Amino acid sequence: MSIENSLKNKIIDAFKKLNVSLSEQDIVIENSRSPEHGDYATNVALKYASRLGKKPIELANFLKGNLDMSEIDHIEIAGPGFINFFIKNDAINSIVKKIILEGDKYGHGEDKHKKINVEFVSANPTGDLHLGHARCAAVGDSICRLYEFAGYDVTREFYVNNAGNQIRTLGLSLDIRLRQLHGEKIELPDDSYHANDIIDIAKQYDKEFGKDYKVGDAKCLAHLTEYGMKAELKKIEKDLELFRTKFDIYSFETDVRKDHHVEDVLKNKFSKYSYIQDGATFLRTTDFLDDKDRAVIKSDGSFTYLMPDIAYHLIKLSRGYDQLIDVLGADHHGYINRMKSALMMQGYSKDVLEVELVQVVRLIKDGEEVKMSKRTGTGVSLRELCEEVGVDATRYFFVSRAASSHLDFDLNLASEQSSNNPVYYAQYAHARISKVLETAKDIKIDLDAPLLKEKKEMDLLKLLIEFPKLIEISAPKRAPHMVATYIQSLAAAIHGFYSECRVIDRDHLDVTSSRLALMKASQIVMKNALSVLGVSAPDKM
RNA sequence: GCGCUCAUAGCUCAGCUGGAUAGAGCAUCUCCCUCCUAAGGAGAGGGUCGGACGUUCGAAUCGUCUUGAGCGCGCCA
Repeated sequence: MSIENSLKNKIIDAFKKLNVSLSEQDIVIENSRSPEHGDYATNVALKYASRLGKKPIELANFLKGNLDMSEIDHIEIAGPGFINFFIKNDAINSIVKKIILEGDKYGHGEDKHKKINVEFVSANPTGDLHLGHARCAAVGDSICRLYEFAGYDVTREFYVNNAGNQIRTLGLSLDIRLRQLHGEKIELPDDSYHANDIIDIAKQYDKEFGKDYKVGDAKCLAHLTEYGMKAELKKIEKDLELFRTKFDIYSFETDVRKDHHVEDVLKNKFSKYSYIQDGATFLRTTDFLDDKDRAVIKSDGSFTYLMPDIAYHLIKLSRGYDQLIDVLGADHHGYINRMKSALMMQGYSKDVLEVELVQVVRLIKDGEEVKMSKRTGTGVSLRELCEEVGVDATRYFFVSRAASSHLDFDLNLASEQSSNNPVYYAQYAHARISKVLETAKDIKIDLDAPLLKEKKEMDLLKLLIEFPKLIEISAPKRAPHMVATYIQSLAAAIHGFYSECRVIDRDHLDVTSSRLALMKASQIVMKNALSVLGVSAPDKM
């Protein structure tokens, strides 16, 4: 049991003597910020005093006198009625052994028996992944890793919108590029895709099928379009893999339309909520969360994007997930309530789908914003980012801030291999430990680490203790940036300890053994934390 | 006009279910390698937490109003 839970139980027991029964959720134990407030503090006396007709100080003193004191060195009452706990060193030191024994499982949550589907990136296969996709990939994948580490069962899913206008545009762009290759004097229209990769694909296609291509032939165009879509998707997949992001399932909009009879879904499941106006079919989403009813069939008889998307979400739910999560660019926020409304029409709770909005990224180079555009081909792609600043730094930068925050991605800072770069700061802490452990590999490590008592040692220990709680809190919030923040303070604590406390001292092997254990434990936690973000933990730098 | 997201140090941002003196990095300024990686450490300066009111013993955090920014409000996806 963690020290925190142990304290809670002691408090619960003490309250029983007042005939008050509390549960763990009723009690807040927090890490004290300043040392004079002890190691942990609670506000229970402030919170429950008035309910018991007592003064907070009075209640605090009663609790102090009625607590089981094992693990506790002493207790102080402070301020308006805070109870500050000063924990015995050996109770704190015991975390070292636990961490070393658990290894890469330390911090891993218990099995939650919850199946979660996370859909992210879901870029149209019409070109390279750009900056926005890159952040979505980093955030989405880190959310998945965080959920997994916290004990959830996660499926990563990519939805390929391959039935809409954008694919048509892709086909037409390829068609024109192909004809240009054949010497035709023809201009690429403004609303086509101008990126160079379209030319590359056209060239490739030309090599394989060029001589059979008939301009104006619908079948040829369809073949070219399909070829282009597959080529684009393959590139996307490859880039994502480079970015350490692998999807379990790729779902295609064409399959949703073909295999799942979207018409029938609409007719059988949504007739109660649909109506026809001006020749188009609308869904009465305003009965639920939406501020406007949404068209699902256009007056020309074709579906809007929404209806297949609804069908797709129902398909996902039918696979038995407890929770669907969509990671979307912030400009899609208008979409949330219509999808939730549609799911509610089928009796689902509005919370069955959670949407994580990812704010835009500004790329900054030499103090100026680098504009990007997929269409003109001048933009910075995920692949270029990985090549220029590396996967570790890119991933770390994207998740180091809350997804809801706008992010300035400083290209100079991210690619800088120096102390200024927070990624290297953290990785360096890990590498330093590796070196120390390597140098001292002949010295026995004392798992009980009884001789840790310096301030820097205690600061580090307390951070190590916090890690499992951090995972439990940040996972349901889908907040990998909390892990990034933690990593920074952990790295600072490691560096601080390293500078102040000489680890290897062959004249004092008992202290050395304790400190080596602390190093080992710190290394494990740093590595586990970095892996939640998909960032490597190098042994050498 | 309606809705969503946001507003914290010069800049970029943390701040967990409300807690005791609001934190970090960058930038600026001081110090510290005969010693395990100086890609490091110690320290200084820098704040009306956009504003107002309210709830509370207690508010950056919760509520209402207000100001400003970004985005969305298609029979596009």
